[in-house]
Amino acid sequence: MPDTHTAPKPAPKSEGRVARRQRRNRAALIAAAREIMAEKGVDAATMLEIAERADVGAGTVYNYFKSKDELAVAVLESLMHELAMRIETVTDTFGDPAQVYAFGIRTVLDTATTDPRWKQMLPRSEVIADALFRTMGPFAIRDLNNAVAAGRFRVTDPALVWRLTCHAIIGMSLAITEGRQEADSKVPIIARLLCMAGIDGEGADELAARSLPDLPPAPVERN
Amino acid sequence: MPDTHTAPKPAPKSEGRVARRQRRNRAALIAAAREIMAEKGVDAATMLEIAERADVGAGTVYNYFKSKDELAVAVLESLMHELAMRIETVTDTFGDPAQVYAFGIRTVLDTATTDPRWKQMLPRSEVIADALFRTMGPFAIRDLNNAVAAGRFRVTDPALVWRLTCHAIIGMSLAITEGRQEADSKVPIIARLLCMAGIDGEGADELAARSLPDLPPAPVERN
DNA sequence: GCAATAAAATGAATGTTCGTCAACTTTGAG
DNA sequence: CTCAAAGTTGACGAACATTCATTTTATTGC
Repeated sequence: MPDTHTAPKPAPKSEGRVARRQRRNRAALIAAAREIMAEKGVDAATMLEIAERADVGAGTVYNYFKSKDELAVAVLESLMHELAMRIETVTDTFGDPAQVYAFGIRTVLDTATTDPRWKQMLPRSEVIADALFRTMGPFAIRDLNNAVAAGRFRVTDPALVWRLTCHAIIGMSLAITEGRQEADSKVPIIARLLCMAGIDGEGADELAARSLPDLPPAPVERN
Repeated sequence: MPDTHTAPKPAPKSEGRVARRQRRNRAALIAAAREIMAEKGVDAATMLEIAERADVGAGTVYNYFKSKDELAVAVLESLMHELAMRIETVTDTFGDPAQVYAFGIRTVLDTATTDPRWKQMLPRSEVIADALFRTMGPFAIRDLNNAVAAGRFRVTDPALVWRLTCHAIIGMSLAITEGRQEADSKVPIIARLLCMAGIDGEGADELAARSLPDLPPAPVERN
Protein backbone atom coordinates (compact mmCIF):
# COMPACT_ATOMS: atom_id res chain seq x y z
CA MET A 1 0.00 0.00 0.00
CA PRO A 2 2.18 2.88 -1.11
CA ASP A 3 -0.67 5.29 -0.54
CA THR A 4 0.04 5.94 3.10
CA HIS A 5 -1.00 9.36 4.17
CA THR A 6 2.48 10.52 5.05
CA ALA A 7 3.08 14.13 4.17
CA PRO A 8 5.78 13.91 1.47
CA LYS A 9 7.10 17.40 2.09
CA PRO A 10 6.35 18.35 5.62
CA ALA A 11 6.12 22.13 5.71
CA PRO A 12 9.15 23.42 7.64
CA LYS A 13 7.16 24.81 10.54
CA SER A 14 9.94 26.97 11.99
CA GLU A 15 13.71 26.85 12.23
CA GLY A 16 14.75 23.54 13.75
CA ARG A 17 17.98 22.44 15.29
CA VAL A 18 19.35 21.28 11.96
CA ALA A 19 19.01 24.65 10.35
CA ARG A 20 20.66 26.30 13.31
CA ARG A 21 23.57 23.90 13.28
CA GLN A 22 23.97 24.36 9.56
CA ARG A 23 24.19 28.08 9.93
CA ARG A 24 26.73 27.68 12.69
CA ASN A 25 28.83 25.27 10.63
CA ARG A 26 28.81 27.42 7.55
CA ALA A 27 29.81 30.50 9.52
CA ALA A 28 32.44 28.57 11.46
CA LEU A 29 33.91 27.17 8.28
CA ILE A 30 34.16 30.55 6.63
CA ALA A 31 35.66 32.05 9.77
CA ALA A 32 38.18 29.24 10.09
CA ALA A 33 39.10 29.42 6.44
CA ARG A 34 39.44 33.16 6.71
CA GLU A 35 41.88 32.86 9.58
CA ILE A 36 43.97 30.08 8.19
CA MET A 37 44.08 31.48 4.68
CA ALA A 38 45.11 34.83 6.11
CA GLU A 39 47.86 33.16 8.10
CA LYS A 40 49.32 30.86 5.48
CA GLY A 41 47.77 31.73 2.14
CA VAL A 42 45.07 29.95 0.20
CA ASP A 43 47.18 27.12 -1.12
CA ALA A 44 48.90 26.31 2.14
CA ALA A 45 45.62 26.18 4.02
CA THR A 46 44.53 22.56 3.95
CA MET A 47 40.94 21.48 4.06
CA LEU A 48 41.71 19.25 7.02
CA GLU A 49 43.08 22.09 9.10
CA ILE A 50 40.12 24.28 8.24
CA ALA A 51 37.73 21.51 9.20
CA GLU A 52 39.54 20.96 12.47
CA ARG A 53 39.50 24.61 13.44
CA ALA A 54 35.81 24.80 12.59
CA ASP A 55 35.35 21.71 14.71
CA VAL A 56 33.79 19.54 12.04
CA GLY A 57 34.87 16.41 10.25
CA ALA A 58 36.94 16.59 7.10
CA GLY A 59 34.12 15.43 4.88
CA THR A 60 31.64 17.87 6.31
CA VAL A 61 33.25 20.77 4.54
CA TYR A 62 32.03 19.28 1.29
CA ASN A 63 28.45 19.38 2.45
CA TYR A 64 28.79 23.15 2.48
CA PHE A 65 31.23 23.92 -0.31
CA LYS A 66 31.73 21.92 -3.45
CA SER A 67 35.45 22.57 -3.52
CA LYS A 68 38.26 24.38 -1.86
CA ASP A 69 37.94 27.11 -4.44
CA GLU A 70 34.31 27.64 -3.64
CA LEU A 71 35.22 28.00 0.01
CA ALA A 72 37.90 30.53 -0.86
CA VAL A 73 35.36 32.50 -2.86
CA ALA A 74 33.00 32.53 0.10
CA VAL A 75 35.79 33.86 2.27
CA LEU A 76 36.57 36.57 -0.23
CA GLU A 77 32.97 37.58 -0.51
CA SER A 78 32.67 37.93 3.22
CA LEU A 79 35.79 40.10 3.34
CA MET A 80 34.58 42.25 0.49
CA HIS A 81 31.10 42.66 1.78
CA GLU A 82 32.48 43.81 5.07
CA LEU A 83 34.75 46.34 3.36
CA ALA A 84 31.92 47.62 1.18
CA MET A 85 29.85 48.26 4.28
CA ARG A 86 32.67 50.16 5.92
CA ILE A 87 33.19 52.28 2.84
CA GLU A 88 29.49 53.11 2.68
CA THR A 89 29.56 54.64 6.12
CA VAL A 90 32.12 57.19 4.99
CA THR A 91 31.26 58.12 1.44
CA ASP A 92 27.70 59.24 1.95
CA THR A 93 29.02 62.48 3.41
CA PHE A 94 30.96 63.32 0.24
CA GLY A 95 29.66 66.11 -1.93
CA ASP A 96 31.41 65.12 -5.15
CA PRO A 97 30.10 61.82 -6.55
CA ALA A 98 33.34 61.32 -8.44
CA GLN A 99 35.14 61.34 -5.14
CA VAL A 100 32.90 58.59 -3.85
CA TYR A 101 34.07 56.32 -6.62
CA ALA A 102 37.67 57.40 -6.25
CA PHE A 103 37.59 56.76 -2.53
CA GLY A 104 36.16 53.33 -3.11
CA ILE A 105 38.84 52.13 -5.47
CA ARG A 106 41.55 53.77 -3.42
CA THR A 107 40.34 51.99 -0.32
CA VAL A 108 40.22 48.64 -2.08
CA LEU A 109 43.77 49.14 -3.30
CA ASP A 110 44.98 50.12 0.15
CA THR A 111 43.22 47.25 1.84
CA ALA A 112 44.39 44.68 -0.66
CA THR A 113 48.01 45.71 -0.21
CA THR A 114 47.86 46.13 3.56
CA ASP A 115 45.40 43.80 5.22
CA PRO A 116 47.01 40.37 5.59
CA ARG A 117 43.67 38.69 5.06
CA TRP A 118 43.52 40.20 1.61
CA LYS A 119 47.21 39.98 0.80
CA GLN A 120 47.30 36.24 1.20
CA MET A 121 44.49 35.84 -1.30
CA LEU A 122 46.10 37.90 -4.03
CA PRO A 123 47.96 35.06 -5.76
CA ARG A 124 44.54 33.85 -6.83
CA SER A 125 44.12 37.00 -8.85
CA GLU A 126 41.48 35.83 -11.24
CA VAL A 127 39.27 34.53 -8.47
CA ILE A 128 39.63 37.59 -6.31
CA ALA A 129 39.09 39.99 -9.20
CA ASP A 130 35.91 38.24 -10.17
CA ALA A 131 34.66 38.23 -6.60
CA LEU A 132 35.44 41.91 -6.38
CA PHE A 133 33.53 42.55 -9.58
CA ARG A 134 30.46 40.76 -8.31
CA THR A 135 30.51 41.75 -4.66
CA MET A 136 31.33 45.40 -4.89
CA GLY A 137 29.98 45.89 -8.41
CA PRO A 138 26.55 47.16 -7.38
CA PHE A 139 28.14 49.87 -5.27
CA ALA A 140 30.78 50.82 -7.79
CA ILE A 141 28.39 50.93 -10.71
CA ARG A 142 25.95 53.04 -8.77
CA ASP A 143 28.76 55.45 -7.91
CA LEU A 144 29.91 55.59 -11.51
CA ASN A 145 26.40 56.37 -12.66
CA ASN A 146 26.03 59.10 -10.07
CA ALA A 147 29.26 60.71 -11.18
CA VAL A 148 28.17 60.49 -14.80
CA ALA A 149 24.87 62.13 -13.95
CA ALA A 150 26.79 64.90 -12.23
CA GLY A 151 28.84 65.44 -15.36
CA ARG A 152 32.07 64.36 -13.70
CA PHE A 153 32.64 61.10 -15.59
CA ARG A 154 31.79 59.89 -19.06
CA VAL A 155 30.98 56.20 -19.19
CA THR A 156 28.70 54.28 -21.51
CA ASP A 157 29.15 50.82 -19.99
CA PRO A 158 29.81 51.10 -16.25
CA ALA A 159 30.04 47.35 -15.75
CA LEU A 160 32.78 47.14 -18.34
CA VAL A 161 34.77 49.94 -16.73
CA TRP A 162 34.32 48.35 -13.34
CA ARG A 163 35.51 44.97 -14.53
CA LEU A 164 38.59 46.47 -16.14
CA THR A 165 39.24 48.32 -12.92
CA CYS A 166 38.89 45.20 -10.78
CA HIS A 167 41.46 43.26 -12.75
CA ALA A 168 43.83 46.20 -12.75
CA ILE A 169 43.47 46.85 -9.01
CA ILE A 170 44.05 43.25 -8.03
CA GLY A 171 46.90 42.80 -10.44
CA MET A 172 48.62 45.92 -9.21
CA SER A 173 48.04 44.96 -5.59
CA LEU A 174 49.84 41.70 -6.13
CA ALA A 175 52.66 43.45 -7.96
CA ILE A 176 53.03 45.85 -5.05
CA THR A 177 52.99 43.20 -2.34
CA GLU A 178 55.57 41.20 -4.26
CA GLY A 179 57.76 44.26 -4.67
CA ARG A 180 57.56 44.35 -8.44
CA GLN A 181 55.88 47.75 -8.28
CA GLU A 182 56.79 50.58 -5.92
CA ALA A 183 54.26 51.02 -3.15
CA ASP A 184 54.23 54.80 -3.54
CA SER A 185 52.77 54.57 -7.00
CA LYS A 186 49.31 54.11 -5.60
CA VAL A 187 48.22 57.66 -6.37
CA PRO A 188 49.19 57.51 -10.04
CA ILE A 189 47.56 54.10 -10.25
CA ILE A 190 44.28 55.51 -9.01
CA ALA A 191 44.61 58.48 -11.35
CA ARG A 192 45.02 56.20 -14.35
CA LEU A 193 42.10 54.06 -13.32
CA LEU A 194 39.97 57.16 -13.03
CA CYS A 195 40.93 58.05 -16.58
CA MET A 196 39.08 54.91 -17.64
CA ALA A 197 35.95 56.43 -16.14
CA GLY A 198 36.22 59.21 -18.70
CA ILE A 199 37.70 62.09 -16.75
CA ASP A 200 40.63 64.01 -18.19
CA GLY A 201 44.16 63.61 -16.92
CA GLU A 202 44.28 66.74 -14.75
CA GLY A 203 40.94 65.97 -13.15
CA ALA A 204 42.03 62.43 -12.47
CA ASP A 205 45.29 63.53 -10.90
CA GLU A 206 43.53 66.02 -8.68
CA LEU A 207 40.90 63.51 -7.63
CA ALA A 208 43.46 60.81 -6.88
CA ALA A 209 45.58 63.19 -4.81
CA ARG A 210 42.83 64.31 -2.45
CA SER A 211 43.43 63.23 1.12
CA LEU A 212 41.19 60.50 2.38
CA PRO A 213 39.13 60.26 5.55
CA ASP A 214 39.67 57.24 7.74
CA LEU A 215 37.47 54.21 7.56
CA PRO A 216 35.65 53.03 10.64
CA PRO A 217 37.53 50.14 12.26
CA ALA A 218 36.79 46.62 11.12
CA PRO A 219 34.30 44.76 13.25
CA VAL A 220 36.00 42.48 15.77
CA GLU A 221 36.31 38.85 14.92
CA ARG A 222 33.62 36.85 16.67
CA ASN A 223 34.72 33.59 18.30
CA MET B 1 101.65 18.71 -6.03
CA PRO B 2 98.49 20.67 -6.52
CA ASP B 3 100.14 22.77 -9.13
CA THR B 4 99.47 20.53 -12.03
CA HIS B 5 99.06 22.42 -15.21
CA THR B 6 95.47 21.37 -15.70
CA ALA B 7 93.36 24.15 -17.01
CA PRO B 8 90.82 24.62 -14.20
CA LYS B 9 88.20 25.97 -16.54
CA PRO B 10 88.89 24.36 -19.87
CA ALA B 11 87.99 26.99 -22.40
CA PRO B 12 84.92 25.62 -24.21
CA LYS B 13 86.75 25.21 -27.47
CA SER B 14 83.60 24.74 -29.45
CA GLU B 15 80.13 23.53 -28.69
CA GLY B 16 80.32 20.02 -27.29
CA ARG B 17 77.77 17.27 -27.27
CA VAL B 18 76.51 18.27 -23.84
CA ALA B 19 75.69 21.80 -24.84
CA ARG B 20 73.92 20.58 -27.93
CA ARG B 21 71.87 18.06 -26.01
CA GLN B 22 70.99 20.67 -23.44
CA ARG B 23 69.72 23.02 -26.06
CA ARG B 24 67.71 20.23 -27.62
CA ASN B 25 66.26 19.19 -24.28
CA ARG B 26 65.27 22.69 -23.27
CA ALA B 27 63.64 23.37 -26.60
CA ALA B 28 61.93 19.98 -26.62
CA LEU B 29 60.60 20.52 -23.12
CA ILE B 30 59.18 23.93 -23.95
CA ALA B 31 57.66 22.59 -27.15
CA ALA B 32 56.14 19.61 -25.38
CA ALA B 33 54.81 21.73 -22.56
CA ARG B 34 53.39 24.19 -25.05
CA GLU B 35 51.50 21.45 -26.84
CA ILE B 36 50.19 19.67 -23.81
CA MET B 37 49.28 22.83 -21.95
CA ALA B 38 47.46 24.07 -25.03
CA GLU B 39 45.58 20.78 -25.26
CA LYS B 40 44.60 20.32 -21.63
CA GLY B 41 45.41 23.47 -19.75
CA VAL B 42 48.30 24.22 -17.44
CA ASP B 43 47.01 22.35 -14.42
CA ALA B 44 45.97 19.22 -16.25
CA ALA B 45 49.33 18.94 -17.98
CA THR B 46 51.44 16.69 -15.78
CA MET B 47 55.18 16.91 -15.57
CA LEU B 48 55.44 13.23 -16.40
CA GLU B 49 53.53 13.57 -19.64
CA ILE B 50 55.58 16.59 -20.65
CA ALA B 51 58.79 14.71 -19.93
CA GLU B 52 57.60 11.73 -21.94
CA ARG B 53 56.65 13.78 -24.96
CA ALA B 54 59.99 15.55 -24.81
CA ASP B 55 61.64 12.14 -24.56
CA VAL B 56 63.47 12.72 -21.31
CA GLY B 57 63.20 11.25 -17.86
CA ALA B 58 60.79 12.70 -15.35
CA GLY B 59 63.54 14.05 -13.15
CA THR B 60 65.37 15.73 -16.00
CA VAL B 61 62.74 18.41 -16.30
CA TYR B 62 63.93 19.75 -12.97
CA ASN B 63 67.43 20.21 -14.30
CA TYR B 64 66.01 22.77 -16.68
CA PHE B 65 63.13 24.30 -14.75
CA LYS B 66 62.93 24.64 -11.01
CA SER B 67 59.19 24.06 -10.95
CA LYS B 68 56.17 23.49 -13.07
CA ASP B 69 55.39 27.18 -12.83
CA GLU B 70 58.76 28.13 -14.16
CA LEU B 71 58.20 25.87 -17.11
CA ALA B 72 54.82 27.44 -17.72
CA VAL B 73 56.40 30.87 -17.67
CA ALA B 74 58.96 29.76 -20.23
CA VAL B 75 56.16 28.53 -22.45
CA LEU B 76 54.33 31.81 -22.09
CA GLU B 77 57.40 33.81 -22.88
CA SER B 78 57.99 31.84 -26.02
CA LEU B 79 54.41 32.40 -27.14
CA MET B 80 54.59 36.09 -26.39
CA HIS B 81 57.93 36.63 -27.99
CA GLU B 82 56.62 35.02 -31.14
CA LEU B 83 53.54 37.25 -31.11
CA ALA B 84 55.60 40.38 -30.51
CA MET B 85 57.70 39.54 -33.53
CA ARG B 86 54.65 39.08 -35.69
CA ILE B 87 53.18 42.37 -34.55
CA GLU B 88 56.43 44.17 -35.33
CA THR B 89 56.28 43.15 -38.96
CA VAL B 90 52.98 44.96 -39.37
CA THR B 91 53.14 48.06 -37.26
CA ASP B 92 56.24 49.63 -38.73
CA THR B 93 54.19 50.70 -41.71
CA PHE B 94 51.75 52.68 -39.58
CA GLY B 95 51.90 56.45 -39.74
CA ASP B 96 50.21 57.17 -36.45
CA PRO B 97 52.29 56.03 -33.45
CA ALA B 98 49.14 55.86 -31.32
CA GLN B 99 47.78 53.30 -33.73
CA VAL B 100 50.86 51.17 -33.26
CA TYR B 101 50.12 50.89 -29.56
CA ALA B 102 46.41 50.38 -30.15
CA PHE B 103 47.09 47.64 -32.67
CA GLY B 104 49.41 45.91 -30.23
CA ILE B 105 46.96 45.70 -27.38
CA ARG B 106 44.12 44.84 -29.71
CA THR B 107 46.13 41.98 -31.16
CA VAL B 108 47.04 40.66 -27.75
CA LEU B 109 43.40 40.71 -26.70
CA ASP B 110 42.33 38.95 -29.88
CA THR B 111 45.04 36.34 -29.61
CA ALA B 112 44.42 35.65 -25.95
CA THR B 113 40.73 35.06 -26.57
CA THR B 114 41.16 33.08 -29.78
CA ASP B 115 44.38 31.11 -29.89
CA PRO B 116 43.91 27.90 -27.90
CA ARG B 117 47.51 27.99 -26.80
CA TRP B 118 46.83 31.27 -25.03
CA LYS B 119 43.32 30.50 -23.89
CA GLN B 120 44.39 27.49 -21.89
CA MET B 121 46.90 29.60 -19.99
CA LEU B 122 44.46 32.30 -18.96
CA PRO B 123 43.34 30.73 -15.68
CA ARG B 124 46.83 31.54 -14.43
CA SER B 125 46.08 35.21 -14.86
CA GLU B 126 48.68 36.59 -12.54
CA VAL B 127 51.46 34.61 -14.15
CA ILE B 128 50.45 35.40 -17.69
CA ALA B 129 49.92 39.09 -16.97
CA ASP B 130 53.36 39.36 -15.45
CA ALA B 131 54.93 37.52 -18.36
CA LEU B 132 53.12 39.84 -20.72
CA PHE B 133 54.40 42.83 -18.82
CA ARG B 134 57.98 41.66 -19.03
CA THR B 135 58.05 40.13 -22.48
CA MET B 136 56.15 42.68 -24.47
CA GLY B 137 56.91 45.61 -22.18
CA PRO B 138 59.90 46.92 -24.11
CA PHE B 139 57.84 47.12 -27.26
CA ALA B 140 54.76 48.59 -25.61
CA ILE B 141 56.67 51.18 -23.65
CA ARG B 142 58.57 52.24 -26.71
CA ASP B 143 55.28 52.62 -28.58
CA LEU B 144 53.78 54.60 -25.74
CA ASN B 145 56.75 56.92 -25.70
CA ASN B 146 56.56 57.43 -29.44
CA ALA B 147 52.91 58.34 -29.23
CA VAL B 148 53.61 60.73 -26.38
CA ALA B 149 56.35 62.38 -28.41
CA ALA B 150 53.90 62.77 -31.27
CA GLY B 151 51.46 64.47 -28.94
CA ARG B 152 48.89 61.70 -29.24
CA PHE B 153 49.10 60.32 -25.69
CA ARG B 154 49.88 61.83 -22.31
CA VAL B 155 51.74 59.47 -20.03
CA THR B 156 54.22 60.18 -17.27
CA ASP B 157 54.99 56.60 -16.27
CA PRO B 158 54.68 54.30 -19.30
CA ALA B 159 55.63 51.19 -17.34
CA LEU B 160 52.80 51.81 -14.92
CA VAL B 161 50.26 52.25 -17.68
CA TRP B 162 51.53 49.15 -19.40
CA ARG B 163 51.28 47.07 -16.25
CA LEU B 164 47.73 48.24 -15.60
CA THR B 165 46.91 47.41 -19.18
CA CYS B 166 48.40 43.92 -18.96
CA HIS B 167 46.32 42.94 -15.96
CA ALA B 168 43.19 44.37 -17.51
CA ILE B 169 43.74 42.66 -20.87
CA ILE B 170 44.37 39.25 -19.36
CA GLY B 171 41.53 39.56 -16.89
CA MET B 172 39.10 40.57 -19.59
CA SER B 173 40.33 37.82 -21.88
CA LEU B 174 39.54 35.24 -19.27
CA ALA B 175 36.15 36.80 -18.61
CA ILE B 176 35.39 36.65 -22.32
CA THR B 177 36.50 33.07 -22.81
CA GLU B 178 34.43 32.02 -19.81
CA GLY B 179 31.42 33.84 -21.13
CA ARG B 180 31.18 36.29 -18.26
CA GLN B 181 31.78 39.17 -20.67
CA GLU B 182 30.33 39.50 -24.16
CA ALA B 183 32.88 38.88 -26.87
CA ASP B 184 31.75 41.89 -28.88
CA SER B 185 32.84 44.30 -26.20
CA LYS B 186 36.42 44.12 -27.40
CA VAL B 187 36.30 47.51 -29.11
CA PRO B 188 35.05 49.38 -26.03
CA ILE B 189 37.60 47.49 -23.94
CA ILE B 190 40.41 48.73 -26.13
CA ALA B 191 38.96 52.23 -26.10
CA ARG B 192 38.93 52.31 -22.31
CA LEU B 193 42.44 50.98 -22.11
CA LEU B 194 43.57 53.69 -24.48
CA CYS B 195 42.02 56.25 -22.14
CA MET B 196 44.60 55.16 -19.58
CA ALA B 197 47.27 56.28 -22.02
CA GLY B 198 45.92 59.81 -21.72
CA ILE B 199 43.86 60.24 -24.85
CA ASP B 200 40.37 61.69 -24.60
CA GLY B 201 37.26 59.57 -24.98
CA GLU B 202 36.46 60.45 -28.57
CA GLY B 203 40.03 59.93 -29.71
CA ALA B 204 40.12 56.58 -27.94
CA ASP B 205 36.87 55.45 -29.50
CA GLU B 206 38.03 56.42 -32.96
CA LEU B 207 41.39 54.72 -32.50
CA ALA B 208 39.84 51.53 -31.16
CA ALA B 209 37.34 51.35 -34.01
CA ARG B 210 39.87 51.55 -36.84
CA SER B 211 40.01 48.37 -38.89
CA LEU B 212 43.08 46.27 -38.43
CA PRO B 213 45.45 44.76 -40.96
CA ASP B 214 46.07 41.03 -40.76
CA LEU B 215 49.04 39.59 -38.97
CA PRO B 216 51.46 37.36 -40.83
CA PRO B 217 50.72 33.70 -40.10
CA ALA B 218 52.34 32.06 -37.12
CA PRO B 219 55.49 30.13 -37.91
CA VAL B 220 54.85 26.42 -38.25
CA GLU B 221 55.58 24.20 -35.31
CA ARG B 222 58.95 22.53 -35.70
CA ASN B 223 59.16 18.86 -34.79
C1' DG C 1 7.42 8.25 24.17
C1' DC C 2 8.86 5.53 20.21
C1' DA C 3 9.90 3.65 15.94
C1' DA C 4 10.80 4.78 11.26
C1' DT C 5 12.82 7.71 8.17
C1' DA C 6 15.45 11.25 6.41
C1' DA C 7 19.39 14.34 6.72
C1' DA C 8 23.90 15.36 8.01
C1' DA C 9 28.43 14.36 9.85
C1' DT C 10 32.36 11.53 9.95
C1' DG C 11 37.18 10.21 8.96
C1' DA C 12 39.71 6.58 6.95
C1' DA C 13 40.80 5.38 2.38
C1' DT C 14 41.71 6.73 -2.43
C1' DG C 15 43.99 8.52 -6.24
C1' DT C 16 46.87 11.98 -8.04
C1' DT C 17 50.74 14.77 -8.59
C1' DC C 18 54.89 17.33 -7.60
C1' DG C 19 59.48 17.29 -6.61
C1' DT C 20 63.66 14.46 -4.64
C1' DC C 21 67.34 11.23 -4.67
C1' DA C 22 70.65 7.57 -5.07
C1' DA C 23 72.18 4.86 -8.73
C1' DC C 24 73.55 4.88 -13.39
C1' DT C 25 75.33 6.71 -17.95
C1' DT C 26 77.68 9.91 -20.82
C1' DT C 27 81.25 13.11 -21.76
C1' DG C 28 85.76 14.67 -22.82
C1' DA C 29 90.42 16.11 -21.06
C1' DG C 30 94.73 14.15 -19.89
C1' DC D 1 92.30 4.23 -22.10
C1' DT D 2 90.93 6.24 -17.47
C1' DC D 3 88.28 8.69 -14.50
C1' DA D 4 85.92 12.43 -12.31
C1' DA D 5 82.48 15.62 -13.15
C1' DA D 6 78.14 16.53 -15.22
C1' DG D 7 73.84 14.91 -16.71
C1' DT D 8 69.98 11.59 -16.71
C1' DT D 9 66.78 8.43 -14.89
C1' DG D 10 62.53 6.51 -12.84
C1' DA D 11 61.11 4.76 -8.61
C1' DC D 12 59.61 6.86 -4.42
C1' DG D 13 57.86 9.83 -0.55
C1' DA D 14 54.94 13.27 1.08
C1' DA D 15 51.12 16.07 0.70
C1' DC D 16 46.56 16.94 -0.15
C1' DA D 17 41.77 17.36 -2.20
C1' DT D 18 38.04 14.65 -2.50
C1' DT D 19 34.97 10.39 -1.88
C1' DC D 20 31.94 7.24 0.35
C1' DA D 21 30.39 3.60 3.39
C1' DT D 22 29.15 4.01 7.99
C1' DT D 23 27.56 6.25 12.11
C1' DT D 24 25.20 9.90 14.43
C1' DT D 25 21.57 13.16 14.88
C1' DA D 26 17.11 15.23 14.05
C1' DT D 27 12.24 15.00 12.70
C1' DT D 28 7.68 13.18 12.23
C1' DG D 29 3.66 10.23 12.36
C1' DC D 30 1.43 7.43 15.62
